[in-house]
Amino acid sequence: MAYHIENIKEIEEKWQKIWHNKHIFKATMRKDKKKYYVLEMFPYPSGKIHMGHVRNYTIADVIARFKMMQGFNVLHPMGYDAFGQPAENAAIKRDIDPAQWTYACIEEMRTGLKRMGFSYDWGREIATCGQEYYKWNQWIFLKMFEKGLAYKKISSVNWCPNCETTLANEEVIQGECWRCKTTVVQKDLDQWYLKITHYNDALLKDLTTLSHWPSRVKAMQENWIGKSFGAEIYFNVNNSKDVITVFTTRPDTIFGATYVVLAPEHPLVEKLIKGTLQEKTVRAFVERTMARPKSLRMSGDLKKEGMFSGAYAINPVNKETIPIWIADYVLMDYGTGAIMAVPAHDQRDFLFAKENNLPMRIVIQNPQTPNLCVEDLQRAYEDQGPLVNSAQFNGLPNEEAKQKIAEWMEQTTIGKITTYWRLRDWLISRQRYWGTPIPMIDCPKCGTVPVPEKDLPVVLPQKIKITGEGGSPLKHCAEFVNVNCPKCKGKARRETDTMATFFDSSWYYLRFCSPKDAAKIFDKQEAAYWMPVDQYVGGIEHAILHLLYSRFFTKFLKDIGLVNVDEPFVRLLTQGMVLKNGEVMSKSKGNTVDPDEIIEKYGADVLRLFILFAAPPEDQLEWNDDGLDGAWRFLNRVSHFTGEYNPSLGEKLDHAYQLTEADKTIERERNSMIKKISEDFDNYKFNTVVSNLMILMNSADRYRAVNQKGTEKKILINRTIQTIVRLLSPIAPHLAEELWQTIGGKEESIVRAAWPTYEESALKQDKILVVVQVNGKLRGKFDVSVDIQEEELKTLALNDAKIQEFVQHKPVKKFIYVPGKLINLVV
RNA sequence: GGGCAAGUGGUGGAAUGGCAUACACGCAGGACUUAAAAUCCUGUGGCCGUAAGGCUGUGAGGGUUCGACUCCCUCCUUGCCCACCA
Repeated sequence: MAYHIENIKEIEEKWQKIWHNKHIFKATMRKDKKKYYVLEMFPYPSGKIHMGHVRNYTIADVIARFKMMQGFNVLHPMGYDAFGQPAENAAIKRDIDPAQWTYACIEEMRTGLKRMGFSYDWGREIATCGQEYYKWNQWIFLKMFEKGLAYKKISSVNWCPNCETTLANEEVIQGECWRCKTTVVQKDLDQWYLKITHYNDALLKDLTTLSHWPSRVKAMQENWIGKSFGAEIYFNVNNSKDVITVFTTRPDTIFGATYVVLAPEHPLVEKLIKGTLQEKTVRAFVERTMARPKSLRMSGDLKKEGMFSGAYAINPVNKETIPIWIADYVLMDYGTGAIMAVPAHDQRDFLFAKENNLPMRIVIQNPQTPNLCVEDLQRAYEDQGPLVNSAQFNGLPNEEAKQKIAEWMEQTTIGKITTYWRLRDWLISRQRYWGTPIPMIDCPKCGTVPVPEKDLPVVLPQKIKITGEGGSPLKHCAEFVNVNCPKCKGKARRETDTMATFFDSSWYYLRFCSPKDAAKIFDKQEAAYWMPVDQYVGGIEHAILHLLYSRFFTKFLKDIGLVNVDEPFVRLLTQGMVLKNGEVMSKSKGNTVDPDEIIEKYGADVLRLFILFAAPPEDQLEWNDDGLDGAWRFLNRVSHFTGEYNPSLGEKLDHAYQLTEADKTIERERNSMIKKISEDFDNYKFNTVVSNLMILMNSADRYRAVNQKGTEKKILINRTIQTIVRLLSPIAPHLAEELWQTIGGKEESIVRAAWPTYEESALKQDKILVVVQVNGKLRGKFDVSVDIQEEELKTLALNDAKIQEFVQHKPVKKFIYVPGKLINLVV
């Protein structure tokens, strides 16, 4: 059937229906077949799908269909990450139920996905906001609580006093609440944490096993986990029994420590300033600093502010009395919340010391400019060099001194070699409605009591008034809050915070293995068969949080015996963004292109083909309407060419038939393209898959135009058509199905047809093109027999008039011969 | 400040040590048509030349090599991520 603008919709809808009715993509565990699990990061259902989704899911779909045709048992599921703030915001703004809003969005999204013809096993669709899903969030939470990996801690968070809710760092705009513009403050709240730091080492170490992950994602995770080697050093407070423990990665500079700095939140601060002259001013400074939102305080090149505490400490290596300062540039949540300041060798300390007239001492000499003195320093010297002013360590290269001094401090008990991690435990409490209720009960007698497993799920109540004010909406829902304590049966209150939505997405890939299981979180056998995910496809924006949390959950679930893999995702592909006019497509910029409109005009296959052709999957993609026409033209050419198929002839040649030159050429190109294209599919180079298909199509057209007639030619055209249609099918599946059927494909779907194979013998050429260079410059080309000898070729080249012109009787110093490719005469 | 990625025609891009610009878009010319659309054919990096042809050319500079878009060094630009991390 011809592929015309009038019937694209008809063809695409027809095949989508057939795929659905015949359960073409239904995945079942089969021990006799090799499995392949393809997964894309499931979407947040905000309404229509956008181009970013289209690109992400098209890439994954091509991989899934390619693997299916190669005979793998493919699992390719889809679902919705359906809890989260946008639903709540919609509820506040438009006074509709978040559940109703979310399910309407899911409906819209599903329609969009189906129109793209993706090969999902729709029987496995999940939505995280359904209680049959979030019940298992609660179950995991209880398991973690049991193992001591979920715990409650008071911590300081961004708080909007007007909205009475916590705010994520991203919701604080220049120190103000993004919604009501009230100044945001820091507030101590009792919050639930997950002890991801329990897996510090494993999360870091196992990154090295992920050889099919992009190195930048691994680098980002490594950075985020942030392991640093160094030492803890104990500074006694002068005239006191208190000790300040500092952490440093530069124990080699300890002799240059001229003051100590504490974070304003440091527990010793209050004790140190008590009764001093500056008590009041320092306390005011501390309170002022702590009231500032963390995001603001941590932002870059803010001027460092600090004050002298009035107290002194003793540098343990030289017994010097040095002042203790309190400054905002020291953070309580890294290291010990206290530092030794070495202004001569740390730029931040240098600036702070200059500002506050604090002493400096050089302890590392610059080998380029020896005899450097403090007065000459324009900035801190942070490079390598030998130690000076460092007692018995003088002269030692500082890199070596790091270890030596740390060991010496450990021996003399003034310090300890330690490792610090940047990774913090994960705060999951949210004072929000649209999320999974944390299954805990606060009992005045028994304390914090977990909800018994048999009482799960703790159902999120429906029809709650959400105003965006007055704190957590669940707090005002009496029938939810009031509960009997599971232990003492007395009156108690439920936890009203819900879980951060990253919790939901940290294990959904496991639920996909047996999504309908009502009795268990997932079936162990199914998970053992399908896991790990062989190919994960998604955006780079999840490089850290989502991927790290998922790795954490997998490790935990392995520890409790539910899965048998250490890592959830074997391969990771991060697709590039879709740009228009050089900018990321976004609603706020108003430069979006609606996939629906493109499908309406050209069909899904054209959209799929264009998006794959326009750029390699990992690169940014510049949207170009004209490119669509090119994709459209190509599919039309394939479609028209298929009209040449002659069903009465098949594909087998009479073996008595002698192939002509033209016959050999088309056969060689067909076979070599099967090879090339299959390799490109394997390496996810879909843009060159498309261009190679175009080249094969061009060759086929040229072959057909050659003035040569007969059955044999038609048979070879039949072969070529069969090949093109199958190679094209992962990319343009609707058209391929339609064409496959018209050319006599017997399978119920082309995904059941075998992937084309090639014959090595057909790739051989009789004649090859050899390039001739003189001194590395291209001077000629020879069409020669494939088995020409080196000497023969040399003579041929030297006798060529044009080559002689460049050689000009100069002696040939060197003769380079690359068999089958090139010769280079060096004169 | 640290880390990572990238830089090739008018445009998207191809080539990972061996013919730079495949494939496509765009543009120009032509065929078909009363005309248009569609389709098909031809041309298309820059400079010199009527032409044959020559020179030059992959962000800049240097190096390795018979030969470099590709490998090494220095620098520039852009993008992304992290960051008062001790």
